[in-house]
Amino acid sequence: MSNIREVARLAEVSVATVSRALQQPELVSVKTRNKVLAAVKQAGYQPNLLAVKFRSGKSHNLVVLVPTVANVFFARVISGMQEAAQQRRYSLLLGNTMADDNAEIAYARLVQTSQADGLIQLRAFDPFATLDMTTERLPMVNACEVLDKAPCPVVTLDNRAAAMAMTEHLLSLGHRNIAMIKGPARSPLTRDRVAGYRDALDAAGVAFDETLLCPGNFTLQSGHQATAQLLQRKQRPTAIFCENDEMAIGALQCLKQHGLKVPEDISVAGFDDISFAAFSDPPLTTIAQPAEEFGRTAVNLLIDVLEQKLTLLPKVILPFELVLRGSTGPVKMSEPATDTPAVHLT
Amino acid sequence: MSNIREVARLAEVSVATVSRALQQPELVSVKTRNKVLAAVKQAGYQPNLLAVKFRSGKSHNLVVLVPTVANVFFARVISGMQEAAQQRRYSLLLGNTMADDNAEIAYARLVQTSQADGLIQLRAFDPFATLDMTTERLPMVNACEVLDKAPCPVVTLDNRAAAMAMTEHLLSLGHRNIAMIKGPARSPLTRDRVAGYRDALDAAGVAFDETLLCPGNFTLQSGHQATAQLLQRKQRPTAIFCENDEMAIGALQCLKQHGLKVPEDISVAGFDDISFAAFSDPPLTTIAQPAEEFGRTAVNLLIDVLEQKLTLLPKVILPFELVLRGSTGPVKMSEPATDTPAVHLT
DNA sequence: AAATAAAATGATATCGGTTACATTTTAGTT
DNA sequence: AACTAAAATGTAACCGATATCATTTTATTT
Repeated sequence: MSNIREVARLAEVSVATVSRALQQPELVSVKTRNKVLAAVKQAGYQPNLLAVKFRSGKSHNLVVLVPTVANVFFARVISGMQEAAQQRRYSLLLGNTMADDNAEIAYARLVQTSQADGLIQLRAFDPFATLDMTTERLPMVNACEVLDKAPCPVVTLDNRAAAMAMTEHLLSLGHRNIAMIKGPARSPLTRDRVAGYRDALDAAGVAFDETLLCPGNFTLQSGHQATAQLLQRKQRPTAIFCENDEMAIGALQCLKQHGLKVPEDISVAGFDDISFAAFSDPPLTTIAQPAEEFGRTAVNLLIDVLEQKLTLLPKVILPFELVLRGSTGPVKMSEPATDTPAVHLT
Repeated sequence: MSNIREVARLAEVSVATVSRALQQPELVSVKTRNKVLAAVKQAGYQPNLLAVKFRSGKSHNLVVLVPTVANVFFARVISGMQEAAQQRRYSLLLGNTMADDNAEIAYARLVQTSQADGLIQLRAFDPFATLDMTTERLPMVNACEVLDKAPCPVVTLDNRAAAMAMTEHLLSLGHRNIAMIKGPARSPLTRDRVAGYRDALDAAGVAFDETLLCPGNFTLQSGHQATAQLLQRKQRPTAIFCENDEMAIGALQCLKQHGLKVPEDISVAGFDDISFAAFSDPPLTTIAQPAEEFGRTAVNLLIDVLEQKLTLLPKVILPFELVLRGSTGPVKMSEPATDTPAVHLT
């Protein structure tokens, strides 16, 4: 590959002039500039940006830690990141970490070693916290699932309010026996959504029943499995609120296999509004999150930090939307029959 | 950030010794090595890998051009790439190109400018072809949808045979009126799968009907739309073979909305075997592709090329598998009734 | 103890750009 | 024509590591 010296030789000027002709053309006479451009063309010269980055100390790369790229919601987030990064001329280094702390720490080292300028974390874990830092904190933005006391800008959604809104919706349909298929127990996301669920129950004067909370891991399979468990209860719930759409779709299948009709026999709600949610049978009632916007905002915030356009620590809260589709409906009047005398219904 | 000179100063040795103590410890005396390691620790030294990369001329980055990261199949491919790249200590630079030639060419420049060592292309387009190359070809691997005459290693699947296998399956169930929802017309993938479909029809002596081919774009929506069109035909098909699972799931929804039962009234088949395929209603008969393996293989091939472990141009063909689920079934005997006299059925 | 080989360490060029500073050329003024 | 300011260009240091080659130190042999 030809370098700047080669071009300088061809154009019969100094390397500094070549550099200037390309970077600040106004500093170079038209005649020289043309000579240089001709030489660039002749040599097929492409500046070695690795050298530029090294010299400038800026890699113009951002590391993104994604728990699972194969998750549809995160795929949308990444899509938004891509868009914003490209616009601002940064590249994304993708880290598929399977939510493994050590894998994330390994990726965080890319920032420490100047291979990336900053990091976007989509999980409530601070990979820099454990790196023995003699210097100040490295640039980071935390999005989607955020740390309670994040030492960095944050992009999130009011998960508690969203879960409350969904639960209120189910309550308004007459449901009183509402199960929830959660995510991993330690996750703040799970905690907040359970809290919102509880808020709604409390406000409606419905007793909270811990045993209605079923653990899942955000996959179709886990939604199916958890639902199967719920159906073994002597009094089965009249509605299942899943913490994401994948689990809700898993739940739908399980219910179908048990011969239950949704929403006639049981209502199902999801969270995220992935594309498949509108195409399930029945289409899924869910909470829509602006996934791409999460990505765009996170990238823009991080670059703002890097370019010093930001001093304080912003906390961006994106809006959610309750999307009503066919998977939720009024509770069946005969429902409590299993363990309630029919006389109550009169 | 502290650098190697700082460490050398602290350890009271030369920078060369520091470098050696870290890279080839066996060349340095134990005493000196310990002094250096202590200094490294004291200074919180992390080698600037941007400098290392610059010096070595190798970025250890790979560009991946993905038509749509939000596509479930590609998400799995990326997942596999990640895994392989991490193992071999490379990073992935992700380019979400929306199948736009110019966007891909822009990303290809990352390789030209030494920011990445090679490129993986998941589409039948050669972004290097248009770059005026004075030098030899830049390292590239083409996977999933491949160029007919790819000037590089290739990872693919026998799409023609796979489509033929699925069509044969449908034929064996008695279907003679089989529609196909295709991908974009220009794609070799589409061409090969249509060819395989036709192979099977020909072998069975069933006439090929061009009007049964319906264009789609691999999204849920397009599957839905195309199906709606097919249902307007005076003689509606008894089976629909979709070129990917998303479109098949879109088709399922459309059929449901029209009050048609799958597979009793009409059979539906997909391609890819994404996770949702097993959870649709009914579960989707499809062609399983080893998506993660595509990613892993592509990355390993590219790195082999980069590390000169490869001279010839390999063409890896991964296996597919026909996965039979509930969305395909025998053709209804009364089906041809719409435009065939009942007398034929006796 | 001297000679020699082997091991350890140091000085420095190098990668390919950018940029501060020095120098030369051109344009403008009297 | 002489002088000055401005514009254009050149020289060389620099970014942080690696690696070659030279030099010094240590170990081994006689």
